[in-house]
Amino acid sequence: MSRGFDVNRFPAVMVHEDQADQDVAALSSSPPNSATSSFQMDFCMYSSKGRSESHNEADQAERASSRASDEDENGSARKKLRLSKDQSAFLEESFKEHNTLTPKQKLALAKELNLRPRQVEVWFQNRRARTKLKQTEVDCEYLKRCCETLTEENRRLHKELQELRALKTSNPFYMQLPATTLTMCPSCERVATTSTSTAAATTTTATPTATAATTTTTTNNQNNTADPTSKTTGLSLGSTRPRFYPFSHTQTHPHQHTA
DNA sequence: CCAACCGCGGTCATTACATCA
DNA sequence: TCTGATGTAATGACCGCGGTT
Repeated sequence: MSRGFDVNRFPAVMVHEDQADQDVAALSSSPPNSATSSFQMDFCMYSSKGRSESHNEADQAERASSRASDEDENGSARKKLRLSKDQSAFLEESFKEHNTLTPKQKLALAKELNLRPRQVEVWFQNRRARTKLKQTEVDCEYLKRCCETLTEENRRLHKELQELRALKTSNPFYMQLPATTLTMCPSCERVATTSTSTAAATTTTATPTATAATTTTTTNNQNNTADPTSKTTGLSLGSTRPRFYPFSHTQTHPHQHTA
């Protein structure tokens, strides 16, 4: 990403920095190229060292300067400074450990990286926001796929319904068979079928022999197309269909449903 | 109630990189 | 092949708002 030159090293950058930073940097006890840390050698030009160690003082000063307008004394627009790879990597590591900072951590990080505390703060804010955004996009994609699955399921069921209605009108004899109702297992929310003469549902079956099959058939919510009985049993017309949970990945069934 | 602080969402500005004529 | 214009993604910085202390 950072190619050729590091903006942070440009002397011109200093023009943008508040004068207080430069003053205290000049008084810093650590020499510019001491490189006591592997992360310090790259960005000593951009030091905010020498700030008060008091959180309140530091933060107040920070706030006073950083929350102010982005124009400096010269009235020039804000300049964007690119962090070095090392700085970014270090911040990333810190972010993995804790995605928010205490004032103490902020100051420590800023000192370690030779950045202003405000920069560290902003970096973490942006990092949180963009992480969240990314996660939202992932969730969105997932929901989109779920929606497509449900749409397909809906289309398939409509088609099945039409076929069965056509069958019903062309062969009304089967309507005299006992109606079939569905009951749902409250624990697993799968459906077991029962035959009842009192059921008012306008349920029918595709074939006379399928009636027997309906008494033991269970419906797998997510594997309807794979269910060998799903096409032939013709269950559930006029009955409550088990709810489809896109977020449920339960595939196994702990017990047998019987009529 | 007020002020200071903090996080977040939204936005802008700048930079690095890719593409293309 | 080189080069400048243009588009785009990434990212540093800021503002304003609302919640908390």
